Amino acid sequence: MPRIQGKSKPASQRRPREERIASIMAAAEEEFRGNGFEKVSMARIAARAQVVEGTIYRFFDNKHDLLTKVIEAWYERMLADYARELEGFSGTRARLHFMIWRHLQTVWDSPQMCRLMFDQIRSSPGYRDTSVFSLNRMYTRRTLDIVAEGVARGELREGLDMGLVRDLIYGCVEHRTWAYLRGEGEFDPKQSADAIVSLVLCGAAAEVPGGDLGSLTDRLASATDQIERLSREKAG
Amino acid sequence: MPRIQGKSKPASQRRPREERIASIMAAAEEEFRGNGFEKVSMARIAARAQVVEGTIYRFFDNKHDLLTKVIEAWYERMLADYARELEGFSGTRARLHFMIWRHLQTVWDSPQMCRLMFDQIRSSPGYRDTSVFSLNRMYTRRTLDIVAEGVARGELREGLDMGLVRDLIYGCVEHRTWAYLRGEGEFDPKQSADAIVSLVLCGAAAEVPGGDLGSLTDRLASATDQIERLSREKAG
DNA sequence: GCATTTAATGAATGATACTCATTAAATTGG
DNA sequence: CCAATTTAATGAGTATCATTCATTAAATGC
Repeated sequence: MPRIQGKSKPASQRRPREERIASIMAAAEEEFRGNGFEKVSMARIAARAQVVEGTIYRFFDNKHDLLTKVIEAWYERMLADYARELEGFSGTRARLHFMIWRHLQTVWDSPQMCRLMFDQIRSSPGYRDTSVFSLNRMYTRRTLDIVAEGVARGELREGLDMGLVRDLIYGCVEHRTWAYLRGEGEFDPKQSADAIVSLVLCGAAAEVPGGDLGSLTDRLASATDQIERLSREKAG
Repeated sequence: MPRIQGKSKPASQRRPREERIASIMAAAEEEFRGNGFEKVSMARIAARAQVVEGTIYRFFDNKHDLLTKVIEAWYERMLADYARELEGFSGTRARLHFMIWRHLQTVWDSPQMCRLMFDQIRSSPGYRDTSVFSLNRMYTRRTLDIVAEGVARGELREGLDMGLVRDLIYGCVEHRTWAYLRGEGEFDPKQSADAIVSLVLCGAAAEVPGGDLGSLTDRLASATDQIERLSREKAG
């Protein structure tokens, strides 16, 4: 069908590209933050950014792409300092604790953004191509580096399935923050981090820190045997 | 505006209520299973059920309600036998293993249904009013009963935060099945269940599983006494 | 067998993501 | 500095759906 178009108004003014993108993303972030993904219409975002709907599509492929870019920007801003902050901690437990606490604290600070990320970004088909994905990989890689280092130092058990340890930690974190993310509960980042580290470590840590309880038990048993024999000999 | 309606065809035939609901739900399940929530239109479901769109709304409030009822039915069918199957296992470890394995196996058997449940049902506002929610509560309650029993028997550490143990187990399970659910990886339910139980238990279990650290301590104390006596006698 | 209730119909409605012909502002190049 | 060309912005469409409702006939009650 032929498309008969009416008159179109002039392109009133032309703001610089970067400024325009920034204002669209700012408007989108505010809207998405406050109302979630589905409830927000492109018309609202356009109105808030003082732009017409069509203009958004010049810079973003579609609504989901817009959200993805918004979340990416937020995530990059946030993760920027993590690596440096981590430097301040030494020891497997302290470093693991920091990673877990930092994660929990982020959820606590920005539940709406995290929810968008969990519900909309992370389970979308193109997720693996987003920068959020690679940032997340970096982040969990860092966690597993700490675990590997712990193993090397003898603080953690050998032969740990790294993938499973990652699933254990971040799965636990996610479930712990579940209710809070949905406005149905609270949690304390510090307290939760303590508890999670303890629970995970007692699984991951070698039974007796720095040692092998198995062989120790063997030595102790044999030593005791000898002492008892000596004692009996003395008495006998 | 007044609504001027054209002619409407007769209500050709009237199938029994239950049969009609069943055919709608069956059609919806097939469609949702194969195409996810958003991609499926009510028109397609109606066509497959040999019903007109409006008819669906006589039995279901809206598209999401239809999905919820479909998932509820599936979930009820599935969980029906769990309690009985669990009876076959005794011992904390074996029973926990069964619960985790059963969960993993379900995901493995019906990834599409699980995905719908995770993405669409579990994070919807009305989730707490669904029967899926109460069934899930029952299910995790059962898991925590096993943990509590383990504590009572002295097999698991005292003072465990039950909520955290639940988050640890089910969070880990969910993350482990993440890729598989999205068609991006595999996992072995049995193997994963073994690994998860081990990792979780070594955290939750008393330091030496089943072993008698107590009697070892007793022997050590008495041996020390003897050493000291020997030492004194030798010196004296 | 007539009157009333209830189920089924399918055509409207409204919301909304996304497109595109039109127009004017920038930019280029002579 | 001005004409030709490129590019951005516009807003009126279009397409797709979930959802509604006046209409009609089948059941049911009397």
